[in-house]
Amino acid sequence: MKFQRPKGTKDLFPEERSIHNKLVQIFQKVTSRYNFNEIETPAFEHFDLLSSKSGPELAEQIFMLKKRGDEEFALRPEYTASTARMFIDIQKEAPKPIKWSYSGRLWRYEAPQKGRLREFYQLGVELFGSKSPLADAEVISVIVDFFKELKVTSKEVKVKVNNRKILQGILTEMVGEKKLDEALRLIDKKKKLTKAQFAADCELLNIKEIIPILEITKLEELDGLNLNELSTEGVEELRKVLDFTDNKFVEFDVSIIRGLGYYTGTIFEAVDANGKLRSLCGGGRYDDMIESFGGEKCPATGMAIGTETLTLYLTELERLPEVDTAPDYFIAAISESVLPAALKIAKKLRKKHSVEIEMMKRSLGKQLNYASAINAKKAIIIGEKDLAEKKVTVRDLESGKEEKVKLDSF
RNA sequence: GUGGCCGUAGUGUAACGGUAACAUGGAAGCCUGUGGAGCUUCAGUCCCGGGUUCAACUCCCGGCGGUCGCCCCA
Repeated sequence: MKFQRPKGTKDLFPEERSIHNKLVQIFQKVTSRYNFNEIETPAFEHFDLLSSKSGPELAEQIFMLKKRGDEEFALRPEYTASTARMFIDIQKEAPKPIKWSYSGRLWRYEAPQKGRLREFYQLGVELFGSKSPLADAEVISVIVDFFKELKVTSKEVKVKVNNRKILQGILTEMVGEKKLDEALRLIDKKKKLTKAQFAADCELLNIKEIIPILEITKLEELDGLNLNELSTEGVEELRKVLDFTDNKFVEFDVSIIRGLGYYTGTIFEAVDANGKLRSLCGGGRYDDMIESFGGEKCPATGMAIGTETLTLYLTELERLPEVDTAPDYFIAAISESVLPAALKIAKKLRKKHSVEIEMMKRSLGKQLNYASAINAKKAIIIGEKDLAEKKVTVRDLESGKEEKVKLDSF
């Protein structure tokens, strides 16, 4: 019986896992500079927690666990709900703001496609307690610094920022609150439609005045419009976010909507310059969630980076972090009688180095062949003749140069 | 949820309505203390189920999986 990997999952072999670890490590380095402290949440939660902030369509995509008694559990499809739950536990006594980071696996029951799996990995941060645009800017700066640390340039990746309030204000004036979601959904789809189709759909919804507004690329151009209070507030917040972040990487994009989720103000996503891949990360402000989860009203902002698309893009850019899974030493034992001596040397070397020892009883030729196949840097050849003189041979596997080394020098 | 394409040793490929081969990788020998080459040997394959047929890896249907889209994307 041969088993197949479950749909939408991925096995990581040492090289891939090692690259992944490096990405996580770099992320942790960046977040700790901003004093985001790492947390972890359960991989599964009560279904109600995970589904409460989403519509029926998203609830469909939650991985359910088999029902136990009356309790319904599901695998987390994101971190935000869990961290919000966690935050509420300590909300009263904790000094604000609270800044947390995380990295871990998430699950969504969806059809896999490029950059999207059923089990995937996200790196993220959440910031609770500050309503200042500075908080959003700090979250965005983590993204920018992370890309810089990966040697990705502002020509290759952009963080596109918008503020929910701007379009919300404008569209509410045009169509009222009832049709707001529908209008936002259409604008979110704009890139996938032709100009004519989009214009026709706008006509249907009675929002064709929005078309020229969506062409705007500079924040100042919005100032000329006669905006309502909500929109003006959004513009002011956005202006500050842009002021506080790296203007090479971060730019205003009025068409960024980010679904119809829980976002209330600043929203952003990082995209590859060609726009070929799905977004590299996303986030924004969600000032209503804590209260709706039973906490006291509290502003919050955060973001998450998916490693799948990131890895695809870094591969394309040939900018994957370098990793080395090869051992420093391979210990070749010519006969079984030298194994005790071989193990002694291995034990000493392993205090500082990665060491592999022969365990296949192969001929010396085969052993060296293997050592070079796994890219070992040096081989230590242990045989009875040398051992009688308390020596071993150390061979540099790249140059082929050898020297006799005394046993007690290890 | 849905559409297109795809599914043969670990990997990459080939052939064929009569149960499969080549390359590479693996183990081993030539070579009982010196690798990356060569030669030789060994192990290893038709995704699963049903149908058609004397006979199915091959044709048909379904499933599973891969891949790229659509819906959606917290």
